[in-house]
Amino acid sequence: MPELPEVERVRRSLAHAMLGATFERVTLNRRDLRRPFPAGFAKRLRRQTVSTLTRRGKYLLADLSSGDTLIMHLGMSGWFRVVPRAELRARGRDRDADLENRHDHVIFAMSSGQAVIFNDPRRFGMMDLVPAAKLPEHGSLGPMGPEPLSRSFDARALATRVANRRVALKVALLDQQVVAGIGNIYASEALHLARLSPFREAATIATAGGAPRATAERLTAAIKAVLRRAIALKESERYRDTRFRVYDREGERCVTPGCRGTIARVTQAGRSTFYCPVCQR
DNA sequence: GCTGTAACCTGTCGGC
DNA sequence: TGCCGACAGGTTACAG
Repeated sequence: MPELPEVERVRRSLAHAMLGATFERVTLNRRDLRRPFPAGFAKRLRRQTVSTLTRRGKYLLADLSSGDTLIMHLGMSGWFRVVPRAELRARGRDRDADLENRHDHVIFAMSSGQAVIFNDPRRFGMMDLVPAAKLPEHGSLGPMGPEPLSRSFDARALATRVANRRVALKVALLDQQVVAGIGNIYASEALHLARLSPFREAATIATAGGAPRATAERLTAAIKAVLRRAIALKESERYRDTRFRVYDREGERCVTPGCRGTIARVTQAGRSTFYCPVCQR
């Protein structure tokens, strides 16, 4: 499930194929993903050069020579792979490959000699193309909260955004307008590292005036720590070793030093929350 | 305005 | 072995 660390890894893996390269051919194998592709999507991309490839929350953003920005979201099951264009042509004649790749919805043939392929079985992903100047008005990107690994994200920023929010803290962390890029896994992980209950009212980490309490400091530090660790693991190709603190560990012993609790699982806002009932308060 | 819920979608897994 | 239902989760629309 792509959250910020996974999207960041995808961004880095696409850079060598896309950065400074031109879209020579764009193939859409269907008319929509979660939403229809914008009108003239393939035509508007053709012959455009990618000047920057950045990430905002869980979104990938490619700035183009036309002044447009290509917005890409992986949704639940989306991923990109990069293959040499020659290999793509060979596989195009292979029936087994057709079956295997039946969820390849978008193919970018780049001037770098690479083909960038978007595969998304559940089709919760999306792509959009908007003028860069209109990004602040974009429905999803505009109101998005701060980048959790940026300097602008600190305890005060977090406290300000959850002040007056009566929802559970875990649910608030999933709100991309509170902090960008956190999903179900890292919300549980950060709360466990900060030893904060996922059920506590979000506003309790701030004073009535919106100033941060010590709990906001702990949570901010924990969010940064779990995300940095995940990015480092993926970067070092040790991501298969990723062992979450609580996620998907129901019934196992809590890893907090000195805690004898057992990881529990509940449903909040339709999502699984994993936590330790003993050390998370 | 805020909150909770359902829907979108398909691969996987457990139960029968 | 094969079928069926439950479940996973990011985002959005809608209802309360």
